[in-house]
Amino acid sequence: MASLRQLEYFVAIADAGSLRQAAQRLGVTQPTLTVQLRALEEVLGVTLFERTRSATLLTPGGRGLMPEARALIAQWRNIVESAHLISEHSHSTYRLGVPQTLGPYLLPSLLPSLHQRFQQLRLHVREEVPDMLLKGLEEGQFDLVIGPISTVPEAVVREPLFREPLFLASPVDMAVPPLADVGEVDLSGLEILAVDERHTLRREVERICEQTGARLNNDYEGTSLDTLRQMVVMGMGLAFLPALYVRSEIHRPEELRVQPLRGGRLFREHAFLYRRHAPSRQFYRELHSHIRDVITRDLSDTVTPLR
Amino acid sequence: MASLRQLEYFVAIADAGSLRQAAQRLGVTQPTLTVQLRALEEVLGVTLFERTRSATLLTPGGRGLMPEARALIAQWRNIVESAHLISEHSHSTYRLGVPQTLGPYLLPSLLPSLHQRFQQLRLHVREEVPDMLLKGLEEGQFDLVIGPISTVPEAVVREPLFREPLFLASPVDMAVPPLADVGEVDLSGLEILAVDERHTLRREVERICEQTGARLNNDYEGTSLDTLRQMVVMGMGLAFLPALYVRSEIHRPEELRVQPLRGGRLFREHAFLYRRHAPSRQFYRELHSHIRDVITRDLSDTVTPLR
DNA sequence: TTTTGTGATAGATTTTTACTATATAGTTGT
DNA sequence: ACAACTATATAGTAAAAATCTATCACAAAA
Repeated sequence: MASLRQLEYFVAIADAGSLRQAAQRLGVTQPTLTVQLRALEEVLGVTLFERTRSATLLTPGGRGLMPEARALIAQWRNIVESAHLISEHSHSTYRLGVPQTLGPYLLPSLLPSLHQRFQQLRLHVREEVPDMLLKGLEEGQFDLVIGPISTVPEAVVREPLFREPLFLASPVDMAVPPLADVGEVDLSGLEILAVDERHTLRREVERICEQTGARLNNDYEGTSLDTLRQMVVMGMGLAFLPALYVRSEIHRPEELRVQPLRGGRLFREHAFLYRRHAPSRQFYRELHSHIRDVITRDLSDTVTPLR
Repeated sequence: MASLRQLEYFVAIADAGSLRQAAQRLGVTQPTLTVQLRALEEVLGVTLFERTRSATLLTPGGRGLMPEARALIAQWRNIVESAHLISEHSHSTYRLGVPQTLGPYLLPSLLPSLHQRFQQLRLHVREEVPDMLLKGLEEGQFDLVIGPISTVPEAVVREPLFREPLFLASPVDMAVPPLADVGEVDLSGLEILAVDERHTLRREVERICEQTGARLNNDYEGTSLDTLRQMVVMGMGLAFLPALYVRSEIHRPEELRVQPLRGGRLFREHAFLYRRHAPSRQFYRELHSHIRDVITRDLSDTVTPLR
């Protein structure tokens, strides 16, 4: 095996045209070059220079390898350089995991501002169900997770982000009691649609159904809030939809009535997660702080920032 | 400065997902990897892995550098591989110097056969005046020289190649005595054209002129045998043209009369030159031997092979 | 709780790299 | 022709780097 240094010696000798001069430029002694050059020739199986007393000439073989040696050194310099850029933590690509019921409605509000603040930051967003989010974070498939995850193991840091209200969605042509001002609500006998049980949202809705006497419908096994909305529009039942979804342009008010429901615990809480010992944890804190600021600034009409 | 080995450790650890496993695959011990990895991280200024007790995960920064590290190692392997190809001397590019009065007429007969014999050999041909050929060879601008060079310093090997007759060229409409069978020829009063004095050919012609009483014309200062031929056709004088030129398709018999001249020393001798201590000298000998064979086989109707 | 598997650390050892001093051989200048 | 100069090569020593052995500390799994 040879070293990068030997390759640097190689090109330096070729450039200088003599071992002595090359040694001087490199700040080493000439015997060093004699020995290291021979070692490199040994590894390559090629005599790189023709040593005459008056000059040191590249052999045809050495001439052929020269450009490749230069390229390798250039590539190495390149690596060091990009490493130094990357050492500024905001200059890397982070893998962010979010649930399907949050990502499409939160991230469009978040990413532009993040990009503004951290120009060189790139987020690789992947959607996943909450359980998998936490597992993926622990196992290293994700660097960061934003989602409705309430308890985490010791090795994971959970920073509260915001509380997102849930709204009761009903068809516009269906008579539903105005619920806004009611403390404890009676929804008994009503059919409720929800996403499948891998989602935290499902569990929240289950709890609400128990409290209010509503009946949870099992006809839909899916993940898409959008599909859920369309099922409501078609009169297949009611649904609880998270505030950021409702706020998003996907929601069409003329098709759907959406009502707040102040009684009970009608919300879900999202947190910002990362591994406690991640080398970038300092940057993650910075990131979290910035995300919280953005949410406070841009979304506090819809959600409640937490800390 | 870091080493290629450290980069190999880097990718091995990433592939294995743990220092221990990587160490096993690499045939070293785990502390070696701990130490070398830290050294690399030091140089790069980037923490490459997040060391948990259960796994060793790439950090976002490490992930970013990974492809470049792989590329560098691949490039290094590539260099070693091409070096081993090049160690077969016939797989390189050699710089061949020839005089303008020989190259265009000899090489077309030589190169195809050379290419046949040494598929991977590449010759970088440059034309130069004879003095510069020898100087260029000594100084390393050429690896090989073929040309009419008779004496060389100790450091250069001169292998005789062939003797090339010179022919007297005259316009078809000019009355010139038939010279073929004459021993000592009288050309007195005739005007002779030749290439400029940097060429060996010029010196040969000067000698012939003295012997035969011809007058050397100084109107043309150039290098091109073709121009010379056209000047003869236009009746500006006679010229001595080398056999390989005459043989080549450039010559047009209907415009020019060409006569052999057996009397006197009417030829030039070409040799094959290389530096005595060139590392490829063994291959040069092989090359010379092959070239001589080709000349004997294909050109002995025109020139006399020497040895 | 014990066992297993992880990386980190310390110190000894081996290997590699570099240096000093000197040899050897062309080249240059007198 | 010969001395002075300059080039690379070599030998031996010193310094630095890489590796190994042995062990620690810690977390996860049994």
